[in-house]
Amino acid sequence: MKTGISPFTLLRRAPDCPARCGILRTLHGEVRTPVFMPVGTQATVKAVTPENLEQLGAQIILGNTYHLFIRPGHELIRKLGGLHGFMNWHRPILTDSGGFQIFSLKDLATITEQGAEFRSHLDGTRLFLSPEDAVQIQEALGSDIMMVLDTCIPWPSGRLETEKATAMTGRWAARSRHAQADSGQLLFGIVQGGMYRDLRQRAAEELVNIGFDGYALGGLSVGEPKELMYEMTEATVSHLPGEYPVYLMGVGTPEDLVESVYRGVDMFDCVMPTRNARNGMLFTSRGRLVIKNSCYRDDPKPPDEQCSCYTCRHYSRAYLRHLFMSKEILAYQLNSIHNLFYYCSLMAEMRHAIEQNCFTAFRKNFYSMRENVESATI
RNA sequence: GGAGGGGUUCCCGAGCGGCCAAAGGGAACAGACUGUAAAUCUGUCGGCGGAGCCUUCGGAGGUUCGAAUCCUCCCCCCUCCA
Repeated sequence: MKTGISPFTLLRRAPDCPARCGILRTLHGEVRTPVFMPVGTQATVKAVTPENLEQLGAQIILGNTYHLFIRPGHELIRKLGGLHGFMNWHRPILTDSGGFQIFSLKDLATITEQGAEFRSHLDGTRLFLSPEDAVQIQEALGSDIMMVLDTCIPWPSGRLETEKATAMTGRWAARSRHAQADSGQLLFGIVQGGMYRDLRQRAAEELVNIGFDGYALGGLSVGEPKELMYEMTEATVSHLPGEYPVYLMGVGTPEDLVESVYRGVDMFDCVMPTRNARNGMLFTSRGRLVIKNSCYRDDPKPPDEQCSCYTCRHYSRAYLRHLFMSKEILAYQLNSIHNLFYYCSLMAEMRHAIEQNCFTAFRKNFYSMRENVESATI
């Protein structure tokens, strides 16, 4: 929305760190932050139904501009009720712009000032995505939060290269804001700047000058050491206006979420809970559990004895291992439900801790739960 | 009874004198996975701490400097004919 009014209401700030909780208002309702957004690239969070998502506590999910643009096409989705009607999800949706695909499909993409030219990863068709196109496609998709098209810089990258790419992302951001119609959809800018604190700062200031409904941190968790990622997060957040939501894109592990909330981030998305679920790895309050490992062959315990998700309430590790080893479809569904529940619950716990002014204690406890356990004896 | 084909490392299956501890699958075991080209990818996969050595290609002999590969006999399996 081009109103200049923040869609975000800050409810509480931690007394001893930048952690905070709040409410983000969108066309499809409010989102309590800090929040984790399951990734549903192709108008589906892989292996789970929208009903599953509601039950496990997902407040908002992602969709992807590039993928939905090439298949089935944004005009088709517009006709069939927008993304919400098309996929039967009636809570908020954030759509990524395709910027990450410029990065992950770099061998198929060519970047110019005008935009990104792709050869479709499906059939090689040449297609073009400009910042304006990305906004218009997301308007057709009807997402609640749109992301500007950006260029994600790999790690490591030299300063000059980073500076150039970041400057162009800034110009693309201005064009995106300008291209936006008055639909009520929110538009977030994306701070790049690689691993250079001053470039991050400059990028943040440029975006704030343009004025967005929220600010995202892009180009992190691209292979750099964790400490560097946390340092860049800190450095960037400190230059963003506190009354707007802050979104750390593509992150991360449960530890990353805790560390980033601790540093003032409000929103996250990551394929990790869903992808790793499909690859036989479950997140638990005591650490990671690789359900395909032979030690769970006859283990009657649920994946996480502390967890109250549908999977943990009904199924044993032995059964889940059997399903996974047999490549049964249900394995992917039950594992995904568990991991997403774990992520969403972790965020709920963090919100609660911030509201109760005890986030620092929460963070300490989060780690002590893990330190007490050897992965083999989870 | 006659004619032909075959028995290979957990399974399927290639190899048909040296480059073979033996291709390639599968299974199994382990690892990776961070804005999803991902129900994907990588590694290990006879034994012994390694260079190396030892045991292995239905069984027993033999030929050869050298055999999973050639010869003899034996044991199983399959197809066709009677």
